[in-house]
Amino acid sequence: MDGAGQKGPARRRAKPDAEERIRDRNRALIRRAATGIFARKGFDGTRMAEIAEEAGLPKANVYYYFATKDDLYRAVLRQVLDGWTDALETLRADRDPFEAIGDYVRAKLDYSRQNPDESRVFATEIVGGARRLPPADRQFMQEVTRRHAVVLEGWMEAGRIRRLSARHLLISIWATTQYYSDFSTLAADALDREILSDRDYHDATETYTQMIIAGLRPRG
Amino acid sequence: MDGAGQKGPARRRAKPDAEERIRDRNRALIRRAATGIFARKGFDGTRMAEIAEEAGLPKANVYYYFATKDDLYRAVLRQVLDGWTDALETLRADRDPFEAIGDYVRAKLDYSRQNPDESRVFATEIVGGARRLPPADRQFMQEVTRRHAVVLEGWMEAGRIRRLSARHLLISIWATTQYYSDFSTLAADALDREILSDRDYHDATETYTQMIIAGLRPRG
DNA sequence: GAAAAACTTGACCAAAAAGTCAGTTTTTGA
DNA sequence: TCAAAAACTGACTTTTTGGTCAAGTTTTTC
Repeated sequence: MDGAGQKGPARRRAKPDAEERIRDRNRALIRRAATGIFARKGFDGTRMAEIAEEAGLPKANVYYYFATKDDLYRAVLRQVLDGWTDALETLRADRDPFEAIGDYVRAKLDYSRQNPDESRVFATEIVGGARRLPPADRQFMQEVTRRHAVVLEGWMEAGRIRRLSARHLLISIWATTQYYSDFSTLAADALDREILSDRDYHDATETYTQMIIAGLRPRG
Repeated sequence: MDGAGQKGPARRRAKPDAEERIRDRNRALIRRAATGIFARKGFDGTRMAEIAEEAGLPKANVYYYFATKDDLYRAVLRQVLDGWTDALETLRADRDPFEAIGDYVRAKLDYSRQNPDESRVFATEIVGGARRLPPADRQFMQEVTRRHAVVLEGWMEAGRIRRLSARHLLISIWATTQYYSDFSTLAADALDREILSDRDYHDATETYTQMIIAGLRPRG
């Protein structure tokens, strides 16, 4: 799922497993280092030399694994999407809507919390107009949205939740859950904290799920 | 409210009005040009030469009005806060909670929509850790939050809206309203649009206010 | 065990971009 | 009308930084 378009210096032959670990290990190492720096400084604010240093490798070695800064950046973005995919399996038509939505909110909040840097790189990219996000990745997200909307609409049809725009509802959920990690500085300020605690995340989940669930009860 | 700490090359004498228009006009011109570019490219991605070109001035002239890129950037950030202040007067204790909250959501959504670039510069700054946002500006936001929280809590005390965390509720409102402008690319994708229309903003407002108002009705 | 592939790295380069400055023109106040 | 203040500007400098390269070392393959 990694370098779909990697032209990289060498094409590795198919090999069962244990081999060719070096490449994967180093690419991951570099990507992790890059994620933190991109998150704080943005694409243009990030220097390849700093990523190299953070990864403990010479800069030229970084270039051996990622042909350009852009390549590396896209690899980071891609990783975010892969991470999100997992967090999305809770919204299933066969579940109780309120339980499913509660779990969904929790899962998204958890994921964002566990991976704040990835989430931020992505956020900055979107705010800036998604100029560097590959079209395929955008389409992937659209597809995911569509699927979720269908599930929500199913519940509405069946009268199990209030009838309103499924897509706007999804947007509100994303917005709120992302906010706590992407804008944690602001959220912390709003809560009069230095930094958000477990407790704050818990309260966020409670407050929001309560509100959304009450707001979605049918017949109002 | 502009250059609180402007050391600028010249200190203008007090003069009733019409005079010294040049300075103000040019500073505003530059700031506007800068806002759009900062919004798309971020602080480090923005070149002073491009701002100058966009403003139709030579680069050296831009430096005549803003000593450094950082200065200019902070002026843009400050402008956002000033803009928000106005949009915040709807949440008043003496109003009907549901009307007031509905108006608040509408006002925020409107403001973000009318000034998407400013909003984005601010968002990127926060996501990156607010490293360049002057402490005074952060405190200003905290103060605003506190005041709003007090109003909401008053309504809860009085049993007029459901009792939950006022601050988390505010965060959810901000998050959702900001999303439509800051992340409009993603929102448009989610709604299967090229670009968000009046109609989409209207639907956003309706969906969200309906949900939040239903969610806040006392006794559930 | 040797050829080939994969990996590593210090030194280098060209372009970009923030910021400077000295000198010119315009505006202002009396 | 004129001197001083403000506004303007072309040309220059300095630093930073993405990216290259050629020469080496290690690992894999047969």
